[in-house]
Amino acid sequence: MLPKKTKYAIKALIALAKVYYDKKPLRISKISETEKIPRKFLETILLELRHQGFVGSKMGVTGGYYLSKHPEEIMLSHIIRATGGPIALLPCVSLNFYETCEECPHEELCSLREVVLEVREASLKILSKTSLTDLILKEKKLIRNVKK
Amino acid sequence: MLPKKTKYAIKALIALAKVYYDKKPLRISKISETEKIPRKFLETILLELRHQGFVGSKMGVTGGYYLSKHPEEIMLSHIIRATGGPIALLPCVSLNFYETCEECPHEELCSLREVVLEVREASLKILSKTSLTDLILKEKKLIRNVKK
DNA sequence: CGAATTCCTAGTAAATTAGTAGTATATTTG
DNA sequence: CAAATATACTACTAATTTACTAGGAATTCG
Repeated sequence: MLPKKTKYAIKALIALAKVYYDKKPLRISKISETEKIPRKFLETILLELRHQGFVGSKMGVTGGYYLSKHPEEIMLSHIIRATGGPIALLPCVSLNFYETCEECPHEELCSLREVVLEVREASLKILSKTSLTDLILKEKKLIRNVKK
Repeated sequence: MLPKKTKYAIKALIALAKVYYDKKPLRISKISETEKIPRKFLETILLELRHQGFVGSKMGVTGGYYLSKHPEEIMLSHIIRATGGPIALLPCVSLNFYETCEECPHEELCSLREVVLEVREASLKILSKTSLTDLILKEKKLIRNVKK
């Protein structure tokens, strides 16, 4: 399961992506309200996302956050990894959170590892091709289909 | 990530599957040693697997555990679910651990949910077609390839 | 009987996750 | 320049989950 932090990060970034062309920052409190994310928690999440280069910020009374990359460039896999959510089911097949499997005498001979590797590839294939832009377009499509 | 409990359960069941045709039970201590699983922890895991119908047991000095289904019938997805590891990345797309996503006004209109659903389908496709027998055959194949 | 095994409940300890507190610093506006 | 309103940052805390253990009861076989 993805941590809430990751889910919040994704939702916040989608909110920022929606106003990408406005060229003015969005306040934390605004995002917190519309996305129903605990205010203070969101603060730390956005700070971290800034340190990781996803967003920029402006201080002061007209301040807020904005995407520092084009929404097409920000992929779900990037956000998940940046906020601590490993994609793999086991550490022994994780690209970014790898750990040796102590109880395995020979990792390369572990059949479970092979299957879990397959699962990671399949998940990554989807997550690394889905951008913030894709998510916004998808949402529009979903809403259109309901109205019909 | 899958909990260690799940990984231990899978490894233990593979060990039992390997002696399926021996028609005599395998002791906890034996499994614990060969698979390097903490003895007492394994005890509770096997007990749970028995309650869930995966294995049977025999008490007493000649006792131990044995598979109560054919190893071809036991799929990775079954084991993962039985030992508490949800397959989905978010509760709102989990079949077995579903929870409403409170901050979503309309779950069906959530684009993130749609993508995460896709990921679940892709993962499940692999996990629900891989049996204990498959894992054992896979391992044999891996070992053969190394020897060549 | 006694040694070796599983059965079972109830814990505990460690790690992780989720969220908060509080002060410092920057920016705009009157 | 001061007040108001943002973010910046560090360091906590509280809740939950995970990983594992203790210890005695019940069972089986020689």
